[in-house]
Amino acid sequence: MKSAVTSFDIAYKAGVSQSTVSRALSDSPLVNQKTRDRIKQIASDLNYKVDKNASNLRKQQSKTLALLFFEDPTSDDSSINPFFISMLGSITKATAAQGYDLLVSFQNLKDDWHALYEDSHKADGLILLGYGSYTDYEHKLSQLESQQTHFLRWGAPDVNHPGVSIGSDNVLGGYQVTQHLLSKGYRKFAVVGDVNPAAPELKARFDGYSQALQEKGLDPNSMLQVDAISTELEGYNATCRILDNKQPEAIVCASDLMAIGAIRAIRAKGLKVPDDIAVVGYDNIPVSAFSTPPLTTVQQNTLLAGKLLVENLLKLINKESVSDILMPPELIVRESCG
Amino acid sequence: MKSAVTSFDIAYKAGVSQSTVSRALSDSPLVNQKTRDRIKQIASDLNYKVDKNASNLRKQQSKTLALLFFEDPTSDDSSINPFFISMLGSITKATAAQGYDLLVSFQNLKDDWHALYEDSHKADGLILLGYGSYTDYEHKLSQLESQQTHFLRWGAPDVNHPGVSIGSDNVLGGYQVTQHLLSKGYRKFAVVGDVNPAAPELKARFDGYSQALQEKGLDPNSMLQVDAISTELEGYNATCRILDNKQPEAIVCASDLMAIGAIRAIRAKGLKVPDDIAVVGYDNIPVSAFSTPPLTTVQQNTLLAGKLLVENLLKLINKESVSDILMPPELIVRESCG
DNA sequence: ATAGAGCTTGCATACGTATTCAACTCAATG
DNA sequence: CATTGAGTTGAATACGTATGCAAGCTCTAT
Repeated sequence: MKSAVTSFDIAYKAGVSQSTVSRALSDSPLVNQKTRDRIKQIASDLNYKVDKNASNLRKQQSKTLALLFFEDPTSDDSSINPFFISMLGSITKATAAQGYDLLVSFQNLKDDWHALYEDSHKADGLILLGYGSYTDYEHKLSQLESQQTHFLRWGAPDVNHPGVSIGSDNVLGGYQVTQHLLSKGYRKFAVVGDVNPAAPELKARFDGYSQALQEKGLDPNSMLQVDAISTELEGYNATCRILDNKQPEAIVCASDLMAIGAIRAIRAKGLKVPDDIAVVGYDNIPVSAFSTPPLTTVQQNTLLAGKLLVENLLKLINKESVSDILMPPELIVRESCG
Repeated sequence: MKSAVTSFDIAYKAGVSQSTVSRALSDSPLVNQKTRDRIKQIASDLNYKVDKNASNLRKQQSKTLALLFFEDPTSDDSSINPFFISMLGSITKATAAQGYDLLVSFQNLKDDWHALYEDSHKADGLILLGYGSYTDYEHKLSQLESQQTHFLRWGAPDVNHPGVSIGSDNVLGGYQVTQHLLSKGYRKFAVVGDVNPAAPELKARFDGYSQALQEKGLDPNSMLQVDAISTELEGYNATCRILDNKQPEAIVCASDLMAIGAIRAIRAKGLKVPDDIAVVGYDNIPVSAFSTPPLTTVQQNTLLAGKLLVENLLKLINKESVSDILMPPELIVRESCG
């Protein structure tokens, strides 16, 4: 049979009580050093592992965090936004570094994911990583809060949403990348990216862009803007529509995926990047360094983000107070804008 | 307090015993339909959720699978192989479809990940998704097996490795893509990809390639071959070395990432794809459709793979017998080879 | 009327651990 | 020699659920 070895078996073999075994294995100073060592040796010999279910039941905690992804409705299984992948990597590692396990789950909004994990004691806390706005599931967030579930969401701080958020300063990022283009002398812009509130990250980047233009005395409204969601295809299509209209000096894309589509569209028109048109992206996804030409973009520090999400969630679990965090992004200059 | 509501509370409120509540909530036909409905209503009103720890402890199972990724030693947090991401997506969904939860963990070989999850009853079974060869951790696989841990590994069937594997037929894939090139009239090839046993997938693709050449009466050994691990950068560097040597008609890359690097290297030399040199990749990662030119490649059906992994692991858990599966890949023809 | 069958419920217990409380040993102190 | 106290250990119990077993009930067939 599987792992039928319990702390009682160890106890029997060591000639002590189960209590002592439990204490010894958790390195309690209550038990004599020699006894402790002996018990540990036996446990190791018998390949004993603490039963997490029993342990968690007794301790009323699970030492597990749950990561809930909310799907972009348009994405299929094989196209997860690289940014989220990167977050997954850093969250996994940060979680492990804290001695916690990570439960990963892709949710769609309809499910009653709220309350699913923590109420059932499978997880001590939740990290919500969503595309777009939390507006659609605001009700469920409220419910989470009223249930006193420990959760943190990735995204921009928003007083209208319940709970604490950690996010990247998309306004600043949009501002930085636009200012970089302005400093290079570009003046006639087009923007690819959704500006409606359902995609607050993209909207924020657009706001930063607008802000940079206005500071320079340019009117953002006189520039072209085409809605697109964050995929290569939409970036391609949106750029085609722009080029059908008129030829800007630079195209500001609200994500790298769109930027890669945009470059392809520009090339399809027989134009060159950056000689004819400059392009910038956002996210610094891995391939952005290897596109032709390599993409100037904005990097969100996912490593830090994952660390902060996990650490602050643990604080929340430990009843410490936590407040919103807005992380500054970093401009990555490559060759796509001259 | 959090979720202090237990089945006893429900029982009290419903005027029945805890046993009846437990049965009612699991829809046991043993309890009267009306009683069942009433209990469910009360449970829902009180926002009751079964305590998984207690339930799992009693049932001696966890309804959870663990997915263990083994890191490519060269990868940092932000560059996880897109193929594995795709697998993660499909495994997550297949797991959820079966009513299981998924524990995800990135492991490095040194840790004693073996036995970690199932022995502690945190998971009912393990899925191992590794880069490269399992040779390095063969000892740990044996240990898993001797502990009667339920596990499945992604990769080619290998009689030397303990346990059951599910994998994609890389030999066939390499054969298919090479034959496609041959049918297009290409004869002078170069290969980018590791052929040593530490990277069995890449080696298998190379074997398929060799096989196709031999059938056509060509000698694979007379062709150029450069070792590289599966990154854009290595693909770039390897291709540069090839081009320094001589100019082949087609470059067969053992992964899309390397192919994208290769295209960039070719372009850097002032040559064109596919006019001067054809390029093929392997994996059909999302950006491969959007490279310039779009990449001819081989697709592994990750959706099916995830489904098979999960379903067969559950079979294993249910003591049904399971045997190795080798899935046929699919050639995706795009423009990178004319 | 009564035995039996079928349906419904409750009692009691086990799952394996962590922890409180009491107890015991032994040396030091008065 | 009695007393204290530190250092160790064990007995007992609780965590919340699921389930074997026994028992109650209702209804039918004899």
